[in-house]
Amino acid sequence: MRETVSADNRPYHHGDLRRALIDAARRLLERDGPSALSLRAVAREAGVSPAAPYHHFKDKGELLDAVAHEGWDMLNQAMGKARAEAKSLGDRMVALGVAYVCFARDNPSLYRVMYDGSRDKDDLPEHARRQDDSAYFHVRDTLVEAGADPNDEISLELATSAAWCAAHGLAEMASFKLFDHLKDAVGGEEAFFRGILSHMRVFADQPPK
Amino acid sequence: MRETVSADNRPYHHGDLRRALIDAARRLLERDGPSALSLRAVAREAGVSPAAPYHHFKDKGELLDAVAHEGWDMLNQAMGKARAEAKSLGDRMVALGVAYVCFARDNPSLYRVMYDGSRDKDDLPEHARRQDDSAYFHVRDTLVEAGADPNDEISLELATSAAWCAAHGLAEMASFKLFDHLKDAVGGEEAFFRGILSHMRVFADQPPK
DNA sequence: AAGGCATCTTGACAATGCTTAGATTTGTCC
DNA sequence: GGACAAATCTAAGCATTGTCAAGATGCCTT
Repeated sequence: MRETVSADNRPYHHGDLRRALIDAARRLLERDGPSALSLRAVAREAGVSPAAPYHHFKDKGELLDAVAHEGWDMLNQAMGKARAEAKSLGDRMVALGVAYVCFARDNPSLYRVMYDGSRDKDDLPEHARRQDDSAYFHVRDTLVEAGADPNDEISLELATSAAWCAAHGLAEMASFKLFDHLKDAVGGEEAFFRGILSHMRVFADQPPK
Repeated sequence: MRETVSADNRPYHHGDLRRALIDAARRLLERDGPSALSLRAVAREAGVSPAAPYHHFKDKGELLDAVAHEGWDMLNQAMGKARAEAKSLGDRMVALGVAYVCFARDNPSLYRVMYDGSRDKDDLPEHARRQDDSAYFHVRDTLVEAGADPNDEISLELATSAAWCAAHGLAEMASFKLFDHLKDAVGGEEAFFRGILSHMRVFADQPPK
């Protein structure tokens, strides 16, 4: 019978094991953290044999890449939302930075997988910076809106990169206890994020240069 | 016979296996990267049985901690040197930042171990921020030298933390190919580091606020 | 000299990533 | 409609890993 699923051409045995494996991996990630994420555990969680994933992913790294891919999509979306909802034009950059750091705080395991250095990635994934609605371009375009010269490509990329570095650094540091008393002193975690980011010229109201 | 450290066979017990294991680990790290650093490989490199390390370290994590400890010492030292050798007082903060990023660039595997999140570390290690000659205090004291109010503890810690976040973020990003053309455009890698750091108010000539 | 103790080895266990061979289902072509 | 090829899954196995329990080995103190 060529019953199958309407538009999808993927429902052979299991239905859609590839999808199920990614979901299982993300479930395990949230529940037990990155160190507990073994390929066999994912297969177990999805209810298939330990070798089944190899028909959908070349190796464990490719599964992780697929999971990371969805993480980048979520980040792009969160950044787009923050940009759209920012009160004032001058607040947009900070709103983007806070959104970035909050995403990392709310999805710590996923964030780790996205930047996992154990897989050989000599660059950020394409969809983090190429597409028009990518996080990178949200930052870049917002800098232009804030007054940066769109023709000075180098300066613009430098500023965008600086913002990205600052946000990433803060995202990785924010979980350390070292900062707990600072968070309290400035009135909460988000205020702390803003306090740190405000030390970066790119996140100030005035455009760089 | 207490001599017998001759060329071929292993000595009586072993002179200082703990030391030898740390050295072997660092050798493997530099040669094959962090993913190749297994406890058994370290034992093999040191010429002992796979279970020998357990008489000197509780588990693999404790070996890694010892390796990271030496990494932090090296970082502290590099920061101290950069601070001492900085041409002008206004250049000190940037010199510290560049020294930090260069350390990460020159010891990428070691740097990863120092920040490795797989081990349960809810904070930076003590010696990275407590001792008077720690990297953290080098940054803090330099900010005061540059004019920051030493009595406003909160602002001072915020600024120090901001500098640390920025440097760490840049250190982790700098290896991505994404930045290669920027490095070329601004005239080399160190110039790129300075270019990124100059977007952070804490690294500017004037003290924050 | 003798026992005590730290150190190191042997052997083992469970878990992991991955491969090969075989089984089962599905789609396609005549 | 039926045979054949391809896709999907399982079973079994290999090499490697972290860790532990027992036993061997050499050093030190008494």
